[in-house]
Parts: sequence; structure tokens; C-alpha cells
Amino acid sequence: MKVQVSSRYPPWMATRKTSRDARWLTPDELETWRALHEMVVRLPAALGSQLQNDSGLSFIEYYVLAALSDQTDHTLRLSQLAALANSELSRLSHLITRMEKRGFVRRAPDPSDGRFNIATLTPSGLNHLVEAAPGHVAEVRRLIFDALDERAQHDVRTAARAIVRRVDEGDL
Amino acid sequence: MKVQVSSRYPPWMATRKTSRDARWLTPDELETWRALHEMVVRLPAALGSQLQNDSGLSFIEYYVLAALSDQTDHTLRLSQLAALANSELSRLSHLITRMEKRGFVRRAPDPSDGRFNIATLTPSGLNHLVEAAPGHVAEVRRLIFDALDERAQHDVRTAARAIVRRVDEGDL
DNA sequence: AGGACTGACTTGAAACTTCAAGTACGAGCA
DNA sequence: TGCTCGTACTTGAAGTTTCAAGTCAGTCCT
Repeated sequence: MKVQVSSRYPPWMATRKTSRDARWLTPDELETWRALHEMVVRLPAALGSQLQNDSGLSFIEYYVLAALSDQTDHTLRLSQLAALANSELSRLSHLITRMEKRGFVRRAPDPSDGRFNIATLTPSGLNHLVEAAPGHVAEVRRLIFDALDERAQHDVRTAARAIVRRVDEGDL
Repeated sequence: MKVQVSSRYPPWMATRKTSRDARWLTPDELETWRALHEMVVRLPAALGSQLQNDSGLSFIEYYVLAALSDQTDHTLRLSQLAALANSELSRLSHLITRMEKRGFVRRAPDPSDGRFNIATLTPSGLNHLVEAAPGHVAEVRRLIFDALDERAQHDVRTAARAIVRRVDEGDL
């Protein structure tokens, strides 16, 4: 049974609608925002649940392992990892603690500068990543690349970058 | 300081690369996926933090209030709310419990069918939403609509819908 | 009528994230 | 040399989400 959602302004919006800096969205923008919103919520949920079911890894855990495996020495500073995983440092620190307990990474102070801490991928962590990767990649392909032709893929990339640039401008 | 990430196949991928159903991503696809991934993580984080700072609401709480306010009787079944908020029922139930404590919604059994429960927006909840909306909408506009011209907006909408359709196909 | 069954929701515990301090190292400087 | 400062990280508590049962109302079947 379908729930009705309006594309018109709710009554309580009426008075704001014309005010200078609180411009409401046009019906067309609203539609776009709804589509984007749903994608932004459901795509990570779908990818995360494939990973969780098939490999016992969360989305972010997978990308932490992937980022480490990308380095020739399988090592990164926690702060670098946090940036690559789009995560805050505190969250990452807890996460590394848990992954350390599972034997996927090791933590050590950076020998060249004691302020930093580095995480290193263990063989077992690499192995787990290697097992998880094909299934994850297949899901990325199925959900994204099979759904979009080349032009659409290009458009999405450009748009995503434009939005991220705006987000970056926000937190100076 | 920039961390180097490769756009080539990691060594451990080599043997899988040509195998039938575990096709790795092309460098071009990888770039697109990275851009989309970052957007998908950071856009909700940015919107959520604006809402949290300015109105003490999380992203999902805002959209629960918004969905309720969209109904003429300011009422929805929990399962409908869960679907509209792209959330699982259990999460929504906990969330409604907390919002009930804050006085934003009320919970009651559906008089017409005791299996359902309905949530109703309180005046205080509506008021909170009305206060929060302009700031949130302004942020949506800044991050998305100011960043994309009309064609790009249209492309994004189409692509987002195509991806969501795929996600839907996944969980039959 | 009665019994199995389904779908909607609740609940509690465990896992995870966020928030607010706190600690520690090194840089810059008196 | 010792002081102050900033940055990187850790930690614990509080808040939130997920997971696995459990409850309960109506439906279907006999």
C-alpha cells in the first residue's frame, strides 16, 4: 500500500517560501533530492549488508583494509587512514582496536615520529580482504556500473565531485 | 600531506582479474566509484551535522518529522514511517521511543487494526520541524543545487533512481 | 470454534559511534 | 634548558543501531 507524499509545499512552509535566504525547493528539486537521498541511504546499506553477510566486515572495515593493502608497506598513520576512510579519528581508533583484536591489523607508534601511530595490515587481514573483494566488487558492479551507461557514469562522477567540493568548503 | 592511492590493480588482484564473474573495476570505474563513495559518505554526514548543531535533530529524525508533517492527519503507521525513512522497523521503534520522550511524537495502537501502531506528530514536534527546516533546506541547496546545473541535476536524479532500482532488485 | 501462521511491532543485549576529556610527543621559542 | 603550544591519538561514557528473540492481533484453514 502506497503512502501519499506531497510534492507541494506543506502549509507551514507558506510564509517562508518567499523569504530571502530560506528559499524552499521547487517541486523538481524536491524530486531530485528525494531520489538522491534514497540512493545515498540505500546504496551503502546494500553494500554493507553484502559485506557483512559474506565476509563479516562492515563497509568501513573493508575500506580500511583496502587502504592499507594499497600501500607498498601495508602501513598507514591512523590520521591518514581516517581521512581515506572518511571517518573521524576517534571512530577509527575504536575500530582499529576491534580489528586488532580480530588479528587483521597491528598498531604501533611511528618510529620516525612518536606523535603518530601507524596501523599495519597483517597477513590474516590481507587474506580476509582478498576473500571479501570479489563479492564486494561484484556487488558494486551490479548496483552501479550495470545500472549506468558510460555517459551516466561520467555524469555521476562529475556531480559527486562537485558535491564533495561543496562539503569541503563547508568545513574550513 | 597527500597519501598515494593507486588506480592500478593491487598485486593480489592479478589472478582474479580475468576470472569470469569476479571482474575487477577498470581504472575509470574505480575513479567513479571513489567519487561516488566519498559523496555517499560525506553528504549525509554534512547534512546531519548541520541539523544536529542547529536543531538537535539527526538526519533520520528530521525525515521522520517531515514524513509525519506531510500527512494531513500528521499520522503514519510505524511500518510506513520505516519505509519512508529508509530504516528498519526495529531502529525506527527505538527512535520513536526516544522522540516520544522528547515530546515530538505520540505512539498509539491503530484503532482500525490492532496489529499496527501509529505515530502522531505533536504540536511541539511540528514546531521543532518548522524551526529546523529553513536551515536544513539551505544546506541542501548549498551542497547540491548550487553545485549542479539543471542538466546535472536531472542526470543525478536519473542515475540515483537507476541505482535504487538495482538495490530493490537485490532484496526481493 | 480452534490451531497454526503471518506480519507488525517491541525489547534487551551487544556492537558501534559520538562526544568530551585526557595524554603524549615534538616544534618553536625565551 | 625549560615552557608553552598544537597535533595525533586514546579513552570512557553516553547515545544509537543492529541482531535475535519474543509478543500480539488478525487471518486462514479445518
